[in-house]
Amino acid sequence: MTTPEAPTPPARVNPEAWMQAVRGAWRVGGLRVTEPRLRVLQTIARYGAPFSAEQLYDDLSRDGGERPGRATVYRTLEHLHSAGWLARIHGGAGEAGYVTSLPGHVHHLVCTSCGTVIAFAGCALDELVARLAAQTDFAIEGHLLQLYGRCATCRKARSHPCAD
Amino acid sequence: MTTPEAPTPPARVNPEAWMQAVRGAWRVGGLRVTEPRLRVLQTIARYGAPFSAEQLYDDLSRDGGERPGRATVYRTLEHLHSAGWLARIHGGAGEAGYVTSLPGHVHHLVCTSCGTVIAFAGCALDELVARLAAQTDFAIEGHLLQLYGRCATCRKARSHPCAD
DNA sequence: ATACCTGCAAACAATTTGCACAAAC
DNA sequence: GTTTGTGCAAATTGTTTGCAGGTAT
Repeated sequence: MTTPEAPTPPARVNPEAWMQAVRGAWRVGGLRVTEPRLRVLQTIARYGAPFSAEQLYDDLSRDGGERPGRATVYRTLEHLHSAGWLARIHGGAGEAGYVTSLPGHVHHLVCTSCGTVIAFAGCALDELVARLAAQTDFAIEGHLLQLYGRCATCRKARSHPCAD
Repeated sequence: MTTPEAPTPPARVNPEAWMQAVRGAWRVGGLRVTEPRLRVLQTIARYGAPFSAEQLYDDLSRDGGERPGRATVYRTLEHLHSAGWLARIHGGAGEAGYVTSLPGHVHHLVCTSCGTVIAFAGCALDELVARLAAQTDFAIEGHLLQLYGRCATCRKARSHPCAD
């Protein structure tokens, strides 16, 4: 009981599954599944590291075909983020950026070298929260937790990033 | 041993002590203690909640006397932040902002109602880190942890913030 | 005296908005 | 056919930079 089991094992988000899940959520939520939005989704799904809105917009230009306008890109990011399909990473490798995520209480472990992100649940902060609540008389309601380190691949290759 | 003791108890940063400490650090570090910088320091010390660069610049105008230029404000913030005298808060009450802090490994508990910030050490993440390292083969080197909740004052006054 | 610091104003970067037109249900 | 989404371009907002002159040590 000192080491709670994680409900799901730490893992990268599967891009294909993620896209399907988002499309499903859009349908159910009454959001229209349009070409521009799908393009955004597809380009996001290809990232292996945190990305910025700016970068996404630029990359969409390069992916051939018509690229969605800035407004659409920003608005789609907004949807995805507020619904929990994207999480924000602060510090670490991607100094600040979005990563694909799944709705719910999840945290992220980021490789500071290549930007690979592993999602995990089970943050085991209960004792800390209880102690702080007692010491400070706060009613603690939430938290932000992100871990940084170097993934196996990046550690083996002394300094060659493993992401492309 | 299941509940490690915090090296120092959770507490607000004392504005006076903070200002003195920063001045000392500036001296020792060879940074000049100038009027504009002192004004910035003083205005920051008065905040009881996370603040933004923008807000600081505006407030400096109102504090009477000559206010430092934008460049000075931003450059001073940069110094203070990189030396650990300011920490960044993400999410919670101050959607994003700086708070006075002390150099070293510290985390923050933020009141989502009034923005009061409590600093604490002893994040008790060792077990979690060990588990994740084993499961993911990452070498985990650092983390970001911030907690959000409502302070005693804000909880008592159903919805009246306790900060001014 | 001589670094270092400051203010200004312009450059830059990032994000938001209004609105006419187009597409989805 | 109505509602929702899109693209554009301009407006905002936030931050950085170059440089001539000023100031702390």
